[in-house]
This record gives sequence, structure tokens and C-alpha cells, in this order.
Amino acid sequence: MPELPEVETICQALKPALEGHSFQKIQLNRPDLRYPIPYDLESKLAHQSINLVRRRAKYLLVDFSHDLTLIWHLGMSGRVIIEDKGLSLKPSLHDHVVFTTSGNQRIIYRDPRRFGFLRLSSTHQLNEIAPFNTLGAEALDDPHLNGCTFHQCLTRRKISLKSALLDQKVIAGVGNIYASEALWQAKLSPFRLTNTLTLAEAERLLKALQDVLRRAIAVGGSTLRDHIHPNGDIGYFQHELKAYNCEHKLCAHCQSTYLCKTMQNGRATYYCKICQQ
DNA sequence: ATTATACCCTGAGTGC
DNA sequence: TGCACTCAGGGTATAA
Repeated sequence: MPELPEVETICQALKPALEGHSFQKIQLNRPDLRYPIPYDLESKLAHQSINLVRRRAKYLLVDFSHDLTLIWHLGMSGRVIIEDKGLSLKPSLHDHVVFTTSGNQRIIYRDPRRFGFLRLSSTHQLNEIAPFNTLGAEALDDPHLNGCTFHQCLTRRKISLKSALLDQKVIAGVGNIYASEALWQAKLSPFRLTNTLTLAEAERLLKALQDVLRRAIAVGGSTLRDHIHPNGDIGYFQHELKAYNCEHKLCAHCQSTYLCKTMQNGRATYYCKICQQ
């Protein structure tokens, strides 16, 4: 699924198509995704001006001028497709929602596994409802996040570093790819317990995580299965992955150990047994 | 309280 | 070619 860099890429692509426009039509091709789609989505949103498209963690947020925010999560396999004007793409069985904008563009939400969802919230109360009321610091560009606060947040718990990075209450936006990448880059074991981390190690991890995320955003995220830029381009960061999907490849740090893959809390984890301690 | 596990769902890939 | 099986970028309700 889209993690932070992929959702950010989608967010940036949606901005020019949506901000200052409105939805003329919202076509629901099924009543539910992970949860029921609000039945009154179209009547509440159509012809209302869109102020802002933004991202929080892995959520896309579309703010309307009448204090409504469309919360849009893409689950594991969700894709957003912005059609060129006048062009009509071949429909897919999994095109669940089709938005038509006042700019006469069609925006298609395609999600084979349907782990994604759409919800509505009052804009000014968004941070008081789940999951936004418990989300951790934004992994990038959060003024309250630094090595010190990250260290405090980690040492308060006793879970593996990999689980901590995936826990959206600890830090928001990180998923399985970038958790493995950041731990590899920081030379920290995914099995290391959070309460054993020194301040210097927490700083190193945060720096590595932010570096990986920024580099991924710069090239449009990672295209492994489903993620494609809404205009049809693919992301390129999969070519720069040093750990994720790299089992049996030589570790780029030590050049002498093959990376291994293990299941950790039900998710694949990739790491170097020698470099990551 | 925190921390693990099962599960939602389809499609792609593998091995027989 | 077909079938059975595993795994996949996430989050949540449960159980321990």
C-alpha cells in the first residue's frame, strides 16, 4: 500500500486538480469498501468549494469550504487515477468511486482489496476523532519531532523497533518498506527493544528515517505492485531500496553478508545480521 | 494499561 | 493448464 511517500506523491498530484475546484458528481459503484461509504457523500460534497488537499500520516484529507473534510485512506492496494481531460480510460472492475471535478477531470479510486475507506468529518474537529486523536508525530516536518522527543517516545515502550516504526501512535506515516529501509540505514536491528535505545541511536534512526522518506518522495515513491502516480507515471524508489525485498543480496554496508528476510509480527522484515545491532 | 494475533479482501506468483 | 497454497505497501477489533 501507499506509505507516506506514496500518499504524499498522490496528494501533490491531486492539488492542482482539486484545489479551487469542486466535485460536480460523485459516482459510487458499490456501497462499501472497508467500511460503508457515506450514503450522502455526493449530496454533502457536490458543488462545494475545495480549499485544500493535504496529507496526515497515510491519510489524504480534502478540506471543503463548509467545514467538511473528506478522509481518504488507500488501504493496501488503493490507487488514485487522474484522467486527462477528454480521455476516458478503460474501466476496471475495482473502480469503486469516480469523482468528476468542475475542471471536467475524472478522478478514479481503484482498490482491488478494498482495505481503503472514505469518511467525512467536520474539519475543525478532525483532530478529535479517531484515528487522528491518537496519531503520533508526523514523520517529516513536525515541529515537535526531534531526536530527543523521538527517544522519549520510544523508551516509554517495550516493543521491537520494527513494531514501533509501524505503530502510527509512535510515529505517523511509516509502513513496512520504509521501516526496514530506515533500520538498515541506521544500522539498528529490527528486533532491538525500544527501551534499550540510547539517545544517539534514536537520533540516528530518526535521521535515517527522514532521509529515506525524503529521497523516496523526490522520486515519486516506490512502485512494487500497485502504486502509480495519478498521471500514470510510476515511482522509482524501488530501485534504491537497500533492504526491503533484498533478501539474498549483499548488504551494501559491509559488502560481505547476505541480507535475510524474517517474519516479524506477521510482516516481512529485511535486515543485515551483522551491521544491524 | 501495553502488546500480540486474527482478520478484512483480491491478485500475483510459485510449485506440483 | 489448473489447482492449492503463500504472500502483499494497513489498520482495527479482539485476546492475552
